[in-house]
Amino acid sequence: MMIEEQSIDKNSVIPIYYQLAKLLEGQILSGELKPGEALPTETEIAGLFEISRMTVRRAISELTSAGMVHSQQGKGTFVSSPKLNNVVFELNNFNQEIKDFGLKLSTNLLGAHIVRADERLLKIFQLDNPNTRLLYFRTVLSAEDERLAYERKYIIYTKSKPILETNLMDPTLSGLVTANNDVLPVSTKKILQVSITTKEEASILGIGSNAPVFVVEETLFDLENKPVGWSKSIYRGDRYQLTGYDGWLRKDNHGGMNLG
Amino acid sequence: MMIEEQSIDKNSVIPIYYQLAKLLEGQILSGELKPGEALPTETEIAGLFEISRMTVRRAISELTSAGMVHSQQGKGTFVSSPKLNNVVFELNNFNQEIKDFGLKLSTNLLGAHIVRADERLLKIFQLDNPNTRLLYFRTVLSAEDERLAYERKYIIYTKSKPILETNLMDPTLSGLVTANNDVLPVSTKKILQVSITTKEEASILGIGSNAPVFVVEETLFDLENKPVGWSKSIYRGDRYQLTGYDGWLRKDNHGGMNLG
DNA sequence: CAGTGGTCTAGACCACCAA
DNA sequence: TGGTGGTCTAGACCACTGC
Repeated sequence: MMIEEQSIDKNSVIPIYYQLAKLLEGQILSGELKPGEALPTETEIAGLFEISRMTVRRAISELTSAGMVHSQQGKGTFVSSPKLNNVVFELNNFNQEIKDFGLKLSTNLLGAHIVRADERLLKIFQLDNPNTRLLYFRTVLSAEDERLAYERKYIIYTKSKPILETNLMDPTLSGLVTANNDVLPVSTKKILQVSITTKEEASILGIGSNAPVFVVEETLFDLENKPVGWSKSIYRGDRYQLTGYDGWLRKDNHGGMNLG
Repeated sequence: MMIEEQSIDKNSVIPIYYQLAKLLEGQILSGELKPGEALPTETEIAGLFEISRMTVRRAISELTSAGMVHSQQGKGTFVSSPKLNNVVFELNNFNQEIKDFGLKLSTNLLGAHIVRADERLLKIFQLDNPNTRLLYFRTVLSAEDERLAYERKYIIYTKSKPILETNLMDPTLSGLVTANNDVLPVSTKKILQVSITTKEEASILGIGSNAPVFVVEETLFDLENKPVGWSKSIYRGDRYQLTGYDGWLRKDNHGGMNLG
């Protein structure tokens, strides 16, 4: 595994560890270093480039984070096999890509009410008192006058903070909670399912009944891990898709979306 | 921002940087350190615990990776606001969770053929030669005799490697490619959509027509970023769901699935 | 046992920021 | 200008691996 020594400039503004990481990454991506093969030892690399071993370790840790190599104490550092089975989908590509595409995204408030928690909501919010009151929002998300999503959101009602008109336009559940509550949501759980529209949902979205949609249930939690917000949203299946990548990714891999 | 000095044991087998990271994480999760607040400077922390600044930096880098703090050169290190808008869904939870649940997962080969690339496939594989031949596999995934998913996979055909019976049972596209090809798939792209079953799909899965399903299109790429495999799979909407988390997560947050 | 990666130190110099 | 985080060094000792 020859490594061209020229490629590192100690006086560059680019950190040495970064240069070295990119150099090693290049060796792997070009096939010079194949999965399963060992990198030179940290001491060897340090000697080759006349740099400190700590700097070498910093470079290797970059590659480890990227999943391209893995180290084993007492044995060495080895090129990993690309993992292709853990593709992750980022849900927020959705609206972000629509904005990036230059389309105007608007939120339409269908209604905001104070409701008493029914059995389902008591369970979701892990509450005992059936008199607990919740704020209930119904909104429709549109791009260029085309309705794309229908969202139903519940948050715990506290009188301490008044509800401001501007808050209601915040399309995110966490935005609503922080605006109308003193608690800080610190974690969230989302469940993604598929379904078909009911008559009511179809009419709200202006599409046909039994049309395929994404269903996203979100639960927001505070520092004590107690639910402080819950929402159920549906996204039109003919307008939304999730894209995900995995493996040894080049930067130019991404891009592109379908707005149909 | 008081930090109890007792909590670090320099002689413990647990690394100092890890102890310190957990200590700071505890301060943040308990609310002692709130979003926006500054941590003590690295030199201060090093002095407090009489440890090296590099060790402090290692601890902080752990928290930075976890998204709990962020550093600004020349200013300091600050507690971040939890990011709740980038939930990621891991697709492979699917079959993994079914296995974890103790159910037997089986793959049924409906057919394996050599086909000539049509226009759609030529475009997908970025090929010019219309005589290019591809291997085409159709499989059904079942758990405990219930059919869950229907997969159609195409890989580039090379005579060099014979197709073995055992290879055909490998349910993953990358498994098929590596088994029947000399190229190494290094990256993958997946597109997740929703749809409803056609008559043919419904009959293969043993469910009704127009039932909601996940549609996953996967493209595998080699080192030169050329497509070497492509598949289109459908997953029953009443049996599959994706779960994702974001924010400041405690380990005990996860778990649980719906196999209906 | 020798060789590997994992941790840690006590310095150093730098780029950046705010006053 | 003084204080911050960012980088880098030249050591040290350790735990683990395989012979």
